[in-house]
Amino acid sequence: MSNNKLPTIKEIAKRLNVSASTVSRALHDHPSIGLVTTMRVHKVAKELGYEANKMAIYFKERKTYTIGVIIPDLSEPFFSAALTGVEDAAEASNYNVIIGQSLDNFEREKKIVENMKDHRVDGVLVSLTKETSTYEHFDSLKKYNIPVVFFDRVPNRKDINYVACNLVSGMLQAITKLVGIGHSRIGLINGPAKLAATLQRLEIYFRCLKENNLPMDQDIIVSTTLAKADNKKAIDKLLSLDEPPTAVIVFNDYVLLDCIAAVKAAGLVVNKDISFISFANLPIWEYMDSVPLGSIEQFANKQSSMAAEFLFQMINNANKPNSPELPLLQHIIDSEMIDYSSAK
Amino acid sequence: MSNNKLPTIKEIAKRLNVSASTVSRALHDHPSIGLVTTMRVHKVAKELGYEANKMAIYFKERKTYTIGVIIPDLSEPFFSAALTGVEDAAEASNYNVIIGQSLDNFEREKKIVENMKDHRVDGVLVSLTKETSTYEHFDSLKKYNIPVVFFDRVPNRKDINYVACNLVSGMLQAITKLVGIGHSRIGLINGPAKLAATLQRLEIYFRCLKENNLPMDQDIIVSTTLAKADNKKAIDKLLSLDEPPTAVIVFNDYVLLDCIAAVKAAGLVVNKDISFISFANLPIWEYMDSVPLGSIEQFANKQSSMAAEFLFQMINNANKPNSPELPLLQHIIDSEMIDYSSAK
DNA sequence: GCAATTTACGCAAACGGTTGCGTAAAATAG
DNA sequence: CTATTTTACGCAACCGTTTGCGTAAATTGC
Repeated sequence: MSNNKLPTIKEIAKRLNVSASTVSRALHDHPSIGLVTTMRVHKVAKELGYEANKMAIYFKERKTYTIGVIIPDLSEPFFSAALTGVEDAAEASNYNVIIGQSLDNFEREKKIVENMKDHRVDGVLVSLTKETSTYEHFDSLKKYNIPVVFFDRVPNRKDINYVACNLVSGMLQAITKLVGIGHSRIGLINGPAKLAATLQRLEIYFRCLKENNLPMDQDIIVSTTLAKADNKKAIDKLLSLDEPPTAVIVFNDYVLLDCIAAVKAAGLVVNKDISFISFANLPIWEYMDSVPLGSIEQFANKQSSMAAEFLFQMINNANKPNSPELPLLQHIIDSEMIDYSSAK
Repeated sequence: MSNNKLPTIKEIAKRLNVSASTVSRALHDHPSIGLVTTMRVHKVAKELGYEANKMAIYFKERKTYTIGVIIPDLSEPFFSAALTGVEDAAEASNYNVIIGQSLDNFEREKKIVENMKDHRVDGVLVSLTKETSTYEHFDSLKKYNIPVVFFDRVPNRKDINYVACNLVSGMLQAITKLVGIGHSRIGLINGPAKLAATLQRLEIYFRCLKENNLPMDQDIIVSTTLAKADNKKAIDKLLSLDEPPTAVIVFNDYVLLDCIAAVKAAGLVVNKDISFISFANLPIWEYMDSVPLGSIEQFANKQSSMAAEFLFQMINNANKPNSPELPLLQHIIDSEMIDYSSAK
């Protein structure tokens, strides 16, 4: 049980009949302490197995050497990759990482922020809930001098720090590739209207079509709630058109998986009768026999580790008394289409 | 930047010309403080936006309301599911979770334990590194009264708390199923010899063959280093036998993915020319066109949340002065074969 | 009207360490 | 040998909150 108290500085002080401050200084080899005393302190410290209680030090420093990460869902490969990125960066800077899963629930997000504030984390990294549209809960962290950096799912505001991913570059690669191999009728299976990602994909889709001088046709734009049955309905609707698209941009890889199943069920062949481009680049395609021509990678790990690095800069900066304020971090990483066409 | 200090109890005390202790008690509505004073304290507290500094309280309580989770690799769905289980349990108990990825590196594991000790977590959950065979780094946590519960990858020792998974039940279901549909020549693609999981699978394999009165044949037992090329070699070796197995137990789903690719490359058809049973039950099979007959689920989430629940019990128990010691938790969950044969 | 009790609060220690400042003793200078 | 500096250490405050104990004032009892 070793329920006996851990050795403290005071304990050492008592044994040597010196003051706690002397022990503290001796342990740090402070020059103002005599050599003999210093050595005796070290000796006793070793005998007792003394180790400084970091919590006491952190408390006095008003630091915790811990950052919080708020993400929607760990079971999404995207976010677990992001968390790994954070953890790597944190380990390099000797920081700890505490996690909170918002599960795409705004109230949970608020609660997690509250909790992280209570624990006085030194900083917070956030990828927002799909529901989040107000940001007071993050603003309130300013009061505690807790810096916040967002990544991937970021607020639509100018006064914040963030790293996000630009989908245009990947989509442009995708459409250019499709056009290059002869596609001119390119459909879109989009997500539910309430998601920001849905609007975003629609805009980019239009933009990329225009850049390639392709006509727009509302008939080949459908949407899904992301539910399995709905995904199937969406692709089936496209397939049943008089003039179906020969290629389809799909909201994400999960939706695409259902689409591929439906295509097969309809007796068609992926990449022959119809081709796909998707978003997310889940680490599954290399094992599948039916794959999209490409999936658009958004670099979770890169985004989150950049965000983390900057967060550490902010934290360190805040510790130095007269350092100038850091400029806002507003970085956008280019997405990239990962080509699976050769693996067809 | 609101660099002004946060309001403290002392601040309130000063404004009201009372002592800090009075403020503290008033805030807790302690009966020994007069009604007027209590109300005035509350009023000023509200005006100042006072919130107790939990870190100070935690420090005094010698608690952090934080537990540590040490797992090999977050990018493995198994472990991210496990972490989710922990986080859910922790949230319910109002605990925080700090993570550490050992990356299957023993030295990192030691460092993480050290770090968690420094941060005085209230408890630790561990799934061991593949390399870990000594446990002093965990024993050392006893000195700090930090309880440890292992899950899934647990030490081979009697004096520890753990939740693990029994592979026998799943394997038995698997072999029984195979035999039931007419297989009698069932091979094994095992992992590298140095892994405990490898020996374990071999034993279970023998045991289940015996229970089904099947002969053992060394020729249909091969192994892989888990590298992609090696996985292919392993299955190719089995396929090239004069009398290849009609079904194969595969080390895990990752290996199986490569095997399936190799089978296809050889012009054979999964579940016709050869059938598979695998371990892990990755959430991928429902989207694949070639699937194993079943994959053995080890319930990461269930294991980890049970371990977490018990850890919280230990923590709470330690807080109560004269409560009897908790008996060791040594729980084994039955694995289950998840049947994909209907989805063939 | 005086003793006993109750009310309402303050003091100080505690958690475990750090640090500015003060000072006695020792060393050096002249 | 005295004046000055240096050496080596202790005191006490501090971080923010809690809590056991002590006590003056107010209330009650008789």
